[in-house]
This record gives sequence, structure tokens and C-alpha cells, in this order.
Amino acid sequence: MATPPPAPHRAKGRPRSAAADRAILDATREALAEVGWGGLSIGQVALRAGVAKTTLYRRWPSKNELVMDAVATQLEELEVTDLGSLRADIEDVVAQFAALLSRPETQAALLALFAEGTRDAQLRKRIRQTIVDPQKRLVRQGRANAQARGELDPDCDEASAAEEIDIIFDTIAGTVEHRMLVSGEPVTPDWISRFTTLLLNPLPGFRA
Amino acid sequence: MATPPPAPHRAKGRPRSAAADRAILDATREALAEVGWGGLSIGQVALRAGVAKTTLYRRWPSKNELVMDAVATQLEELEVTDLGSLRADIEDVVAQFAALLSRPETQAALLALFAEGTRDAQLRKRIRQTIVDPQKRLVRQGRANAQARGELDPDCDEASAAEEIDIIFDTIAGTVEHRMLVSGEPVTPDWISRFTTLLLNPLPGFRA
Amino acid sequence: MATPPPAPHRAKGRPRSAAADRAILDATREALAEVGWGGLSIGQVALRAGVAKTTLYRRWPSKNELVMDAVATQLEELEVTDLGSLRADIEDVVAQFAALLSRPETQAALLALFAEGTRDAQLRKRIRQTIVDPQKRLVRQGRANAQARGELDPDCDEASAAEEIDIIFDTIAGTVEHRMLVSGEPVTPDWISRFTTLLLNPLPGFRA
Amino acid sequence: MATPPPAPHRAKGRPRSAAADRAILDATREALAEVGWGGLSIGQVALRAGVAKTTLYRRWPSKNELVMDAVATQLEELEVTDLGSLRADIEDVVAQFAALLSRPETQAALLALFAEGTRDAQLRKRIRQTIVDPQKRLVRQGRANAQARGELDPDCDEASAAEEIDIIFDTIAGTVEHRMLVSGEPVTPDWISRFTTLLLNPLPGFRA
DNA sequence: CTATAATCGAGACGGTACGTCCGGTCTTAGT
DNA sequence: ACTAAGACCGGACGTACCGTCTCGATTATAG
Repeated sequence: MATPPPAPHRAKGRPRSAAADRAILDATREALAEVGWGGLSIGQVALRAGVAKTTLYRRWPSKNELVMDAVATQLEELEVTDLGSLRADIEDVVAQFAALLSRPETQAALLALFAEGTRDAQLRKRIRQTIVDPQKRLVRQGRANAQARGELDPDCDEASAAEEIDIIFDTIAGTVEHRMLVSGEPVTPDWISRFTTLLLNPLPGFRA
Repeated sequence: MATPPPAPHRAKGRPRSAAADRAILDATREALAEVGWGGLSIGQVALRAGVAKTTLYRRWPSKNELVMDAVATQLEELEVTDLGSLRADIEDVVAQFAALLSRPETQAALLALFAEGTRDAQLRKRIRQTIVDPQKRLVRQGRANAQARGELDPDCDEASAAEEIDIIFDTIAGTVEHRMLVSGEPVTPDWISRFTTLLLNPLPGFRA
Repeated sequence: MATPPPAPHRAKGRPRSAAADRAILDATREALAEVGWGGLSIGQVALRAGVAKTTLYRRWPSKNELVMDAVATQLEELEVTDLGSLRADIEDVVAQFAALLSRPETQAALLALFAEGTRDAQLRKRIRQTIVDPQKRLVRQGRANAQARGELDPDCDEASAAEEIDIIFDTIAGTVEHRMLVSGEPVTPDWISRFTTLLLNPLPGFRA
Repeated sequence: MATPPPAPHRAKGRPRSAAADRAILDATREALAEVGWGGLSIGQVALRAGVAKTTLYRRWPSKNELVMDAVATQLEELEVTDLGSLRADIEDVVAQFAALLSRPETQAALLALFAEGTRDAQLRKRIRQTIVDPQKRLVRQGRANAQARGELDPDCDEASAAEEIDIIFDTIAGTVEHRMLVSGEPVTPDWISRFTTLLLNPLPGFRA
């Protein structure tokens, strides 16, 4: 899901151009990669997309929301494939996330969005819905697979399972982001292996 | 270190006002807490500090550097106290960091600075020097204490020790930041305990 | 003549709504009176008239022409009635004109149209046809009546008669407009009497 | 007097550039002559003057005021020279006024300003002060000269003298403006002579 | 105790981007 | 062929900050 905004039930008047939507989001990603968050101006995006500023403002109320949607699509690509072991599944998903964070447009946008989110409750909510929650799904999925394989004990308590999912998610996402975007060090297969080891030895209830 | 800024060589004409330095940094923190990074304007800071824009620009070349210095001070407060066990030491330092991140000015500034850092190599370097490295010192210190207590094996290999320090640091810092600023959930003693357990059971070579 | 506008040839599909014409012109006068020429926007007029912008543009190519037609109707009301003396006839027609110029919509529109006319030859022509010439008719009529009454010598020379009509017309129209719209003073019966005297007699106290 | 705005007693900060004032007013007149009132945009004037928009807005709050000042200067040139007879003096001043109104920038601006003035009380006041009153001075001066020469009776009553000045002024100004800008006919020496005759003598052929 | 010089406040300067409003044109679906 | 609705491109608006500049006025040290 990354339909631009709601746009639910319309019928009257000239319909909004789907081509414009696409052009705008593409232009946004392109501009992000070139000039970064700070250098991104609505006017430039509109120009680049061959669209009037009004057309852009009709759809997105601010730079934040626009970049939000422009980046959201990218995050939907992440997937947990069952590779036969929890370790392999984690390493795979971490590698996917790292690959995502090495694209210049994602790099430029992600932290900036999070930073804006600390001040704008509405944006924070949208970030949660569009970026955070879908990724938590990955953790849930990975756990379920591991449980099916017998690598993890089944959940006894629903509430504590949820808390565990949260903590695992914040750890994986936060650590990879910090490594790449703050410390500025590369995420190599070796680093991924070390990090996964840190997580697994042993996760509570994990049986090597 | 949080000497105002450079303040370099000599003293011929009228000396720079130390009061101005203080007023500016205070005004910056104040404004950050109120209007956030995005709403922070140099002109406003100057006005709030009762200082001419010129005076501000003479000291800091940009918003980034200014906020950098305004926030840096706060991070120097973190300290590792030897509480008798590695677990206790980690929990203590995590709690300190969480307390820091709950101040609105830090909250507003930290991710924004990191985001700017992804595009500005020079800033990235300053961030490394002023924010990241001093915190890595905490990890080093904690490890040394644990080794002295016999909780951790002594380092066999210097290089792999460094890598381990990095990974631990990114994990702690990244996870706490993500929990608080992205997921937006509180960091309670219970959460800290769970997170510490995730780290310790067992860190390689750890003997409970 | 104030037929809506062109509305030229024939009738194939759905005929144009006469109600729309009326609604638009009324809305135009209403808006003129409220927000003046500068604040008059086509979109607002359309909205006020409960009509689509398209409908308006199908009939009038521009704000100028629209206001032209909206105001033209009002000017057709002026008439010369034979009151028995040239002085009375002049005073009457001046009073009529002044009454017209005290309506807010005429006030707002007239000078603005004339101003636009200084740059737009086509508009200037339309103004001449719709506003100026019909009023010159008043002068011609008044002269004819006075000649019939024996107050004025009959025309000897057609060309110089035309020049005289022009000069009288510009003097009456220009002076009243200037008094009301530029100097901003009221046109009272007393003022009208003085002005008529100026036209009909030498300057008071003047010794040729 | 057409000092840009008041600018009375300043002392602090960088003083306003007098060169900018001049450049802006020149650019305004230039642009008026080229694109007319309707086509005049603040941005274009600023660009043409080699000045930032802010610089312009700091001095003039709106297009109206700007054009006001740009045109006002021109009107100060008008002067009554004592040519020995009232007729000669009137003809001279009318010719001066007509010459002024044949400059494209004055032509474009004058009626537009008057039109705006019908809706904007503040502007109306400024117009009165800057344009109308100085010109009334011409009438007063001409009358005084004529009285000194014995062509006119001295004022018996101050109030009725003021009224007479007003009526003469509105007649001259209004008629010339209407002739040139509305009727669009040239003001030739012959026309001036006829018009002056109308003022000074009864209507030709009129029998009171 | 007077130069000299760097600072200070204030505020104007040329710019860039903002988000809004209008003008005119177009594309729908419905009359 | 018309209508209402409303999206479309383009361009000007007036505002907010940016970072630089020019002022006159302080406030130090050095001669």
C-alpha cells in the first residue's frame, strides 16, 4: 500500500492524473538522491516532475508527507523468506534492510523523517503506520517460521510475545540504522554474522 | 569539551563576550525544545539571546554547528560508574542515555543532526568526534571494568575487540534511540532489563 | 443595447441558459460593489453566480468585457428630458450622471475600465461604442432642443458643431467624474448650478 | 516633494540606499510605460531595478503606493508662469498638463490610481495630498495673478473663493483627462483655445 | 591618553523558497 | 451543444530566513 493519499469516493469533475502521482513520487526520490532532504524544495520537485506546484499541493500538504510516501514504497519490498534456519532468516532480512539504507534517497530521507516525527505527532503516527508497523510484521513472520521449525518455544503469553517482538524489532532496525547512518560504517556479511550471533546466543527459549 | 567554538589566536581589539556565548547556546536549546529543529531559525535564536545575528555568525558558521555545540554539552554528562556487575553497569548507562533522550531539546536535535550528517561529510566528522566517540568510551570503560571483575575474558586480539566495541555501541545507542524516537515507546526499567538480558545471554565469552 | 454578449448564430444542441447570463451580470455588479475592480476575480463571480467558470468564459473573454457589459446597462438609463430651458436640461442630465456615479459598482468599474482602455485598443473601441457615444447623444439631443427653443444659434458648420459637441461632452463627463471620483467631493444641486453657470456664462467677475 | 516615504529620524543600523530608491522608481516608470498598470508586477520592477523584492517592500507596501510615488514626481513639474493674461496662463498650464498625460507611464498610471482610490480610503488620501492638492495650487496661483492684473475681481468671500477654485480645478483636470484618456482625442493648441474660450466666455451662440 | 582594532547592536542588502491565489484551459459526467 | 465540477499548468503574490554588508558605538590593548 502506498496509494498517494486517501482519495476515496470522488465522482465529479476531472479526475486526478495518475501519471502526475507517479511523476511526482519519482521526481521526489530522484531529487532526494541528488540534493538530500535539506536541499529538497517543493518547487524543484514540481518542476522536475513537469507538474504545477498546485498539483503537488493538492495531493500532499507538506514535504514531510510527500517524502513519506515517496520512501514508503521502497520499504514494502522487504520480505522474510524461509531459508531453513532462524539465523539465516535474520541475516537475510538484515542484509535486505542494509541494502535499502544504502540507496541515497532512503539514506537522505529516513533519519530526516524520524527527526521531523519527534515534533509532529501526526507525522509520527503516519510513520508508525507506514514504516514501522509493516516492518514489525517481518519479525512476527520470522518468529512464526522459527516456531514452526521448532527452533523457538511457542508463545505462552501473548502480551510478553508482543513486547519481545518490539524489542527485537527496535534492536535490529535501530542497530543497523545507527551503524550505517550515524557511525557511518559498512554493513558487511561479516558484521551481519556477528550481530546475529549477538542476538541469538541465546534468545530466551532458543535451543541451539 | 564544549568550548564555545574555536576562539583562536590572540587579543588585540575588544574581546568576544563570554556572556554572548552562553546566551546563544541557552537560547538555542530553549528554541529547540519549543519549535524543534525545523522551526529553528538563526534570526530567532539571535533575537532570543538578545544578540545581533552578526555576533552569532562570527562564532558558528551554520545551524548545524550551532546545534552541535548546544547539544554536545549534554552528552558529556554520561558516565560509567562501577556498580559491581556488568548487568548493573549496562542498565545504568542505558537509563542515563534514555533520560538524556527524553529532554525535548536533545530529542529534537539528535536525529536531525544525524540526518544532516548523511549529506555533509564535515558535519559527520564533527558528530563522530563530539558525540559518537565519547560514547564509545563508555563501552570501553564498561568492558574494562567487567574484565577487571573477571566477568569477561580479557581481549586476545585488539582488532576484534574494537569491532566488538563498535557493535555493542551501535546496538545500545541505536536500539534506545529507535525505541524512544521512532517507535515512540517509553524506556522503562523493565524494558531496560529485558534489553540487557538480550545483550548478555551470553555475550561471547561471557560467564554468568 | 446590452444583450448579454455576442451569442451569434444558431441552435443545435442545448441552448445557452439565459438565467446564467443574468446571474453572472448580477453577481458581477454585486462583487464590484463589495470588493471593487482589483478584488474582482472571475472565479468568485462564477461561484457567486452559481455557475461554472467554463460557462462564464464561454460568454466573456475577459474581466474587462464582463464588467463592460455589467455596467453598460446602467448607462442606458440616462435621458434628456426637455424641461424648457438649456440650463434646466443640463442640470438635470448632470444630476442623473452624478446619481449613476454614486452607485458603488459604477464607481468601482468606470475609471478602472477607462484605465484598462488606455492600453487595450479593442477595449477602448468597445468603451467608445458602449459608453461614450451613447452619452454624446445626450449632448446632441440637448443642443437640438435648445436650438428648437431658440436659445442657441443653429449650426452653421457641421464639422465645428461636432467639435463643439465633443468639447461639451468631455467637459461635462470629465468634470463630474473628477469631482466625484478623484476629488471625492459630493455633487450637490448647488454645485451643479455653479458648474452649469460656468458653462453658460463667463467666469464670475471676469472682465474680457 | 516626493521623497519616497517619510523616513524621518533614523540613526541605527545600515542606512537605506538612496540609489535603490532611485533605481526602483525609475524601473517603475519604465515598466509602466512598457507593460502598463495591469502588467506591472512587483517582482519585475525589483528585477529591473536590480534590487531584492524585500528592499522594495521595505519602502512601499503595495503597487498602488509605489506607482503613486513614481508618478508624483512628474506632476511637480507643472508651473504657472505669468504670461500677461489669464487666457494665456490657462492655455499654458493646460498644454503642460496635456504633455504630461501623453507620456505613456503617466497615461498608464493615472486613471488606474484614481480607480484604486475609489475603493481604498488611505490611497485616496495620499492621492489628494500628492496629486490633487499641489495642482489646485496652480489654480490659486493663476487666480492671484489675474487679480493682480485686474482681470478678475478680488475675492469678497473666502469660502466661495475656495469653491470656485475647486470647480475650476475639477473642470480643467477632468476635461483634459477625459479628452485624452477616455475619448482618446488629441489635445491640440486649437482644442486648448476652444476649451479656454468655453471657460472664459459663455457658450458660443448662447443667449441668456 | 590617544591610536588602533576587533567587537557589539541594529538593520538594510540580494537571494531563494515558501504556500496561496487567480487566470485560462482541459477533461470528466450529466442534461 | 450545453452544464457543473474540478483538476491542470503557469505565474505573481507577500512573507520568512538566509548569510553578507554597512553603519555608529563600545571596549579593549599598544604606543
